[in-house]
Amino acid sequence: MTTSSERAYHAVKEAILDGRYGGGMRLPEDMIAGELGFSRTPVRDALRRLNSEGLVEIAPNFGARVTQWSQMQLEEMTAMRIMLEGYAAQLAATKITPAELDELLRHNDAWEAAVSSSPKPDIDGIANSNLSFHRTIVTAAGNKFLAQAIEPLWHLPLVMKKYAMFSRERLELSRQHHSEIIAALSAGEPQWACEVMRTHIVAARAFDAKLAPDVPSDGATWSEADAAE
Amino acid sequence: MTTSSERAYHAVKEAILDGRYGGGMRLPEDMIAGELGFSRTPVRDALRRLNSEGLVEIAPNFGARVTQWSQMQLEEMTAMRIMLEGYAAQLAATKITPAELDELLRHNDAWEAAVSSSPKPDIDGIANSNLSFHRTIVTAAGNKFLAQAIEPLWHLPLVMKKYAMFSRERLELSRQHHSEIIAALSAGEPQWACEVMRTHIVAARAFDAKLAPDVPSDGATWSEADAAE
DNA sequence: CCCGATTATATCGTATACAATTTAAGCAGA
DNA sequence: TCTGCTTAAATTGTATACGATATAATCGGG
Repeated sequence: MTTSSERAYHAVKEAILDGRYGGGMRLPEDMIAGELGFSRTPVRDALRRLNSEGLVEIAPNFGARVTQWSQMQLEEMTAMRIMLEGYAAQLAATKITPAELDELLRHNDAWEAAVSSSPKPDIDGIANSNLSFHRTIVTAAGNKFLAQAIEPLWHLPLVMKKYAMFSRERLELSRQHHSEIIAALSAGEPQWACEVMRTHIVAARAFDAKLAPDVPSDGATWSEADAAE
Repeated sequence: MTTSSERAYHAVKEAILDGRYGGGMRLPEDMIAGELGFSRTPVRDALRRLNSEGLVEIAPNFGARVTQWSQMQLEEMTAMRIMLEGYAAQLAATKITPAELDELLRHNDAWEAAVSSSPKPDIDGIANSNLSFHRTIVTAAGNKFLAQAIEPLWHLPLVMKKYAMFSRERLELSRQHHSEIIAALSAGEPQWACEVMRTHIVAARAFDAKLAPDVPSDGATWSEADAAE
């Protein structure tokens, strides 16, 4: 049996990623505990864990809020992903195992299935299989600290996925990138893998930049968040 | 007044960094609570926070242990530092403020003072001013996520400082690197700053590799840790 | 003498109660 | 009406108690 702390952690995390707990929203321990049927203790654990991952911010004697990122911070996160995932692909190219390559192909198949899901693309499916794809590569890179540094940066795309507009061109481009990444890794070419991965993320940024509408441009202050409640 | 959780966190962290709590040592909540005069609750908070920073590892229903890194992981950490701090220096070159440059000079002065402390170099002083030096640069880079990714990687040199042999050549080389880093940042030259910083860390690794003696080469398992108690 | 089952111990996981703190509201005075 | 102080509410911080779990020790059977 999994502990209550663990379940509380996943429940709150999912709620944030789903957007049910929106950016800036206060998360009183009592309230969460009531919703989940736990006491405050495991909820406390969960919130502090989420805090260390950056999903919530905690002020002493005040409590937790869902983190709200400014446009500038979104760009900082993307810059980090470019560097870190590029490096991960580079390492993975010489280290990836056949089993991991298989896994990569499976995630890619799932991704394509979600893309061509009818009548409309399956957004959740796309986001999840895409995350698994990237995570497999980072795992294959075999650097624990690299993985720990990247993981929190993936929260962003998940939080944003509901806003994401997946145009036909964008999906087609991603498809090509995924194929090329697999090719580079299969060929054991570090530099190729690195550059394709960087291209992949940079291109996604370009699409997001074009469509990003009402993300708070900078002054995402606490008081603004209050007003939204 | 700071909270008990906060104080417990700092107390345990300091004990680990000082080596009083050695790698692999178990840290029962009761014991720490007793030593510090708190109850288990704030100690729990502290241990989980340290866990998220990687300084301790927690197994469910078993408790916390001081993390013990294998030789391979030490190399992984250094590889990460090279990439991240190089990038930080690159960013800082175009963003650093005069105030931050002043701060950098002060830390460098403190470092030189610690080096030429008589009769012997002040190891703690060297480690601390060196850390401040690096941290100032990362702060100047102005990327919050970059800072969060690097911070845990600095635990390693602090834990290891007691083993470090600071030869005359090594200190002299570090001195030159620090000066050149400051010069590159002052000149606003991103690429220069990046490369010197990378050189600085790579060179340190070379010295460590030469002298690293009895670090557990790989299989730093829990059972081995037990045997050492 | 060795091995498996059982008990014992240590430690954590969770709930609850109360103290401390912050935030918000209400109220008196200018 | 506005400002400043006092009071009230909400929320967290901490201690403690008890139940759950894993590890270690013990004991009986082979």
